[in-house]
Amino acid sequence: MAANALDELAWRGMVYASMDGVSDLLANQKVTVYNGFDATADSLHIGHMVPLIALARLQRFGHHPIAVAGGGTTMIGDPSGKSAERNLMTQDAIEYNVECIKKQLSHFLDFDLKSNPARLVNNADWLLKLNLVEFLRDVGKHFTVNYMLAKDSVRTRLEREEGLSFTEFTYMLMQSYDFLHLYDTLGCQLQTGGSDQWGNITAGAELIRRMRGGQAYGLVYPLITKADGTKFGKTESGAVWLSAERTSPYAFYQFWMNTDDRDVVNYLKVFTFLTQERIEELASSVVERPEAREAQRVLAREMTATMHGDTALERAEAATQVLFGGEISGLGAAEIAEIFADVPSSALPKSQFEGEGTPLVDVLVSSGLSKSKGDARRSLGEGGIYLNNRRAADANVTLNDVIDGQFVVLRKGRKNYALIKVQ
RNA sequence: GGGCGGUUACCCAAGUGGCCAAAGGGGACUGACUGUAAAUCAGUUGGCAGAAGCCUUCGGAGGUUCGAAUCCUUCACCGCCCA
Repeated sequence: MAANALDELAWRGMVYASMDGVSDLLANQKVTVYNGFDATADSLHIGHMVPLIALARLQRFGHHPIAVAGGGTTMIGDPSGKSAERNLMTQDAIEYNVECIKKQLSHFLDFDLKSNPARLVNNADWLLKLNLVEFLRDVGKHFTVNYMLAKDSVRTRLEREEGLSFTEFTYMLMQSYDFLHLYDTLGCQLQTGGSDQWGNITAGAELIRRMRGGQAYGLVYPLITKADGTKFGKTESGAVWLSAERTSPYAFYQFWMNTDDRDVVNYLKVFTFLTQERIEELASSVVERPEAREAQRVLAREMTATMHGDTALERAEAATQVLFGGEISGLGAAEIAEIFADVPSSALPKSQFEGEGTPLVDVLVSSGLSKSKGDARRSLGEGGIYLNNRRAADANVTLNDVIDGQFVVLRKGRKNYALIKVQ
């Protein structure tokens, strides 16, 4: 670990911009620092992990982290980085989301630490009480419209046809007020966020200076980029979530496992707590033995264990072994059920497999792997269909193919699986 | 309100009476190669049957014709120009 927190974040490539004085601040005192998390969904996704892990790093350096759940600001919608007006959410939905997010934060932040425990606050607690006239007089007074219009987040939206609503325009004031409130009540001096938050953060620091004559600071993280130019955190099936209900531990593990060689070292720096020496070791393994995928495996292990625990990690790894070419024949029904838990499944009555059995083509269609019988025949002709992980020809599926009288495992191509439950 | 142009498969886009289940590109899928990578090469990409063949599809509805994505009528939507 580097001598001070900013150096640590810097070598990990996590400092996109910081206000003058942040370095001294973090080096010389234990700072109270906050980062906001919006509450638009009942789970955080991988995109939220950069600020979250950065907050956890700061905690390890003895600083006091605060996670602010945006129960209040989510009702408004941040225009930063958004191309269109956000749908407004009901208060109940947001409250439920805040509850769920709280649990996820605790995987990274230590809320029970004696010296500098993490805290979670909900900005709905103070924002919803605000009185409009007071707010305009006390906070609005300190901002000129000119200043607000000059911010990137506002300007880019103004250049678009749709414009932005007054509600969204005021988002910056709400976030500034959050910072002021935390400065007043918890002595918070530093706010962090993604690089798109720079405008909102500096506005808050400005408000603190004007209203309290105090010094507050901002630090923003870079956007995570991918070497192939696509957006980080998305797969074909959508965003990668932290909750096991939305993204299974196996899928989560696989997401990290599939990291591009060109990105993996960067991710190790940003997302894991591994030491510089260890990361350099892994970096050279990427160069020397890329086929071993050691860096990807370590990354996937670290992330999955932190988020979902050791048991979930073991299961994900066991499933990985089988799902990537492993032999199925030795496995029993219980193991199959567990390994293929994430795989789309469908049920067929046992009678279908008795005697003559059912043509494989029909089973493929009912499993959803093929969209029509013609499609299924085509795939079979291409040699792309595997029955219980062995390349199959067009034939009937009989009881001999049913594992333990319960399951048939179908695969199309390298990794499209379907599980048939025989009942 | 007037004039013109457009609407084709997942997307873009050719096709102006039969040789059209419909060119080409993208995407996607499969195979070979491989490292669960990238690149490359090959194949597939409406349904039923899989030998021939049959059925459904070119914005919707109706019509002309032996025969329509293609011609006519009408409706809907989109774009551009004029009021």
